[in-house]
Amino acid sequence: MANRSDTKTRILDAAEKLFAERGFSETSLRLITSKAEVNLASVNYHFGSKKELIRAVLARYLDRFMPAASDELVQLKASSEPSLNEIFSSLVKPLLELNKFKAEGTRTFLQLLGRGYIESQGHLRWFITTHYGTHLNEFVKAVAESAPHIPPAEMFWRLHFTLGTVVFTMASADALTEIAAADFNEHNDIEAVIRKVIPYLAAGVAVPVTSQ
Amino acid sequence: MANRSDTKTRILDAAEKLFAERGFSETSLRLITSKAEVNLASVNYHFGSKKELIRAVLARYLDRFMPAASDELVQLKASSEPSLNEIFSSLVKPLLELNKFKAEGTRTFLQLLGRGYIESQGHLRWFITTHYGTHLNEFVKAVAESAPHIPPAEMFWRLHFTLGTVVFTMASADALTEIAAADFNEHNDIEAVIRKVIPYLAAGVAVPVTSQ
DNA sequence: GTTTAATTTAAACGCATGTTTAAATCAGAG
DNA sequence: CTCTGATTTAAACATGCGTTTAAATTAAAC
Repeated sequence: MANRSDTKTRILDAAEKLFAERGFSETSLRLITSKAEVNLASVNYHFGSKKELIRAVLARYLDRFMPAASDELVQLKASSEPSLNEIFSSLVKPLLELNKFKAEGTRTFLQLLGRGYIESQGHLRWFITTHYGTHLNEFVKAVAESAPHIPPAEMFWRLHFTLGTVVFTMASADALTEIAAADFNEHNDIEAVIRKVIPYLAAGVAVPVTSQ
Repeated sequence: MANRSDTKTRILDAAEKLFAERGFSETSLRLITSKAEVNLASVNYHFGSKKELIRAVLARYLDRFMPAASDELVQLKASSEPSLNEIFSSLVKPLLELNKFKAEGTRTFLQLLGRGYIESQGHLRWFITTHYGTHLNEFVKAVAESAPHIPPAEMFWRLHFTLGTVVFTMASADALTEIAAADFNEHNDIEAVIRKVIPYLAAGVAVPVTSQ
């Protein structure tokens, strides 16, 4: 194949689709390069290793999403004391903006995040927290302030429950939307799923702590 | 190594621990057989294949848990119209009973379920639904009856959100309890985590559907 | 004790993986 | 055109995987 300056992009595009669909370790470099119509060795030439390719795929989305999400949050807090629903909902626009960057960008990004948290051998978790930890902390702080009746330790657990919901839902979003279409004739796109999950999460995070 | 009639059990014990910790496809038969101190080929001799070993590992827990959970549910519905909280709470006793069968049995079982749910290449989903589908349907039906204001399609999604929460929480329960102990001086066992998550789940599942 | 079936063992098979190599090809500068 | 550095290419490498094989060993029946 002739020299082509977009080899890196072709690899990233093919990789992100396959990673989102089947997970990282279940996707071989040979499958990626055959879909991208590039040579097998070009992955190692351009990215060094499979791990670095995974990070590059995620970074392409995180570099767009994280600053946008932070901006939305700043804007939201400037005008009012936002509710939990508003805080979660402030993520919707930055998420949907990813569809302008790439077709199915929102779904791909969320699925990649889910795969990353589930499969994480540590290198991804480290990569995300060291590169985007500041943005994450801002978000956690805003959530805590919006539900002051929840003690910090309880909030810690509930935010991780929330993370679990999001991650699992997105990792299996394709299968679930298929089942929903077959069983209930409900045809959901990724935005519909996002808008379904937000009230569920907000209710759980804010529910009063029972002593019992 | 001498002939030993408990080879099957040694394999199951080693396999369930490793499967729960690292997932199915990330756990090789060579790792299992070395931890179990049995010959590599004995897995194929006793179980036929890796897939059948996975099913056998899960069946050992499901055969205990599912009937017990069904019994609890029948008992609960006999005396009253149970609330969502009561229905979820009815699972606690069957779950904790698994600790009598094996040390850390509850945690292992929940982690295995989580791994099976994400990694599922179909054979596990098929195995669970064909062998334990009746029990699952009873539970789903009870949940739906306790929240009649939630349409079936919405309930489908919320139950999967719930599954995601449980599965992710249990998969990372070790790390989370450690962090909670360090940051908040909270010392939780698996039962404490289960009792924290139930109100969160019940609130999310039952929250009224907003039209917006 | 001998025979028979079940089990364990070491070795190999076939295949897929990520990575590396060295030659071939390309694009741009002089 | 010629040279140079970047890129692409085909091939091989080393490793790990699930599985199979055939011989060795064990336990039980007679």
